[in-house]
Amino acid sequence: MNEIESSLPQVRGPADHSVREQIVLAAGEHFSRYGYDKTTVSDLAKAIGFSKAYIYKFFDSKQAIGEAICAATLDTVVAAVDEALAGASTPTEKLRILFKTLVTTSVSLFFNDRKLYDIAANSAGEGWPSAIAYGQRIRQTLVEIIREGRQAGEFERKTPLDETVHVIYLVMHPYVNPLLLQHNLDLVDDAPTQLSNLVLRSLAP
Amino acid sequence: MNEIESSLPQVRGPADHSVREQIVLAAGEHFSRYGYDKTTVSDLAKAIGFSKAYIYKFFDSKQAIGEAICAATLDTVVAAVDEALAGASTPTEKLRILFKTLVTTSVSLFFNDRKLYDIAANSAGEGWPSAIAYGQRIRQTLVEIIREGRQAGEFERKTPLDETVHVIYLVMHPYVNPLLLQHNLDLVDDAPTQLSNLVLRSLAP
DNA sequence: CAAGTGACCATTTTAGGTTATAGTCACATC
DNA sequence: GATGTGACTATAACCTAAAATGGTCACTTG
Repeated sequence: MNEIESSLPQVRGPADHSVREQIVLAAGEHFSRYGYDKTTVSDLAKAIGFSKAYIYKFFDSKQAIGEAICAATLDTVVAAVDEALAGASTPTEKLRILFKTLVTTSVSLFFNDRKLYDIAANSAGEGWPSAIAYGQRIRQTLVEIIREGRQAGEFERKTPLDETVHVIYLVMHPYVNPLLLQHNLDLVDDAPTQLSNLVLRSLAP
Repeated sequence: MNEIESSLPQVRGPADHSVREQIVLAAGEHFSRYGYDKTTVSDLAKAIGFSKAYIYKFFDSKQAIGEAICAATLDTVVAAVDEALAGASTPTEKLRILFKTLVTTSVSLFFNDRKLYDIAANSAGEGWPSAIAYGQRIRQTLVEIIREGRQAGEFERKTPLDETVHVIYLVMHPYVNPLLLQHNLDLVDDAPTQLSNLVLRSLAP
């Protein structure tokens, strides 16, 4: 299970190199424990026994390392969603599970790995590639569910697929985007269910 | 048109007093020009020709003054919505106009009176009464529209009214709440229309 | 008693000099 | 050429003491 390189951050030097992996590994631990800001590039260098300058042979910037970690973090959310979806049968059920799992996994990340969550939130706020890629993957999952639901005759087929997906994503957006989600924690228990109901009603053929 | 006292902030002394109005007036100008933080209570006192201590005969705290200004600011949004709704005929149209006017007015506030907008955003983030009251007024407007639409046979009647209103408010929330809205500025052109369509489809009888 | 304030305190905010950090580069070693 | 680094700079983060601010209260004044 390679959860790291989903959206390539700006890399330098050989893309596949043991030192790069060491950097990412050390960054994962340090960022999670001390946070992005309180971790210095020198800290990471020291942790893997190299000089700070050598880090820059593999990453463009500290932010690029942050992107890698952020992408890996968001990948775990996507992985949780994919796993939950595997156990679902109908497209209707899948849509509910997608929404619910996305939120519960993100919220659990918020409470259990706050430092990593903060990186993701910042990433979303700044429009980093890792956050954009995350959004696109959720959208893609949505595309597949809707398409399947249309083929199964469960969902209406008049509206263009893109449009349907776009508006559903719009509904989910405040809960997909970590920056927004943290301001909606008081809604997290009911919103996925209720909004799924709303969306499904609007999808009725 | 009294736009000031919609949700009573913690007040002191006579609720109706020329000095209170002077304070609110001066605060409106100062907060709008210099921002909440950069305006000191002494500034307000100086502006109306009294001592700082006298201010506290009328307001519990600086925040209470901020609440008053925030309430007035949000009242202008509600007023714009009410005015726009007056020109609408069907409940369907009203729902669209409610959403659209709310967003455009808020966004215009964001760009034209940023300092006041920031107070509103902060208010929403901290759960100040002024922000809560604002949300409740939007909800109430929603209740009236849905009720009217149900009576007119335009909207379905099976779901409990509260539930329907709640979920629609949930959809609108990221655009009602100033704190969230400012992170959704790139969506404001399309979201109201598209989400209104979604909601209306789900309301079909 | 209503209107109004100067003096006061605890807590923030600010200003600035100092340190720490991100990022580069010329150079060394193998 | 691949691996690796110490020394360097510009900028950002971090102090800390002084100033400013929110808020109170005993006290005038009419």
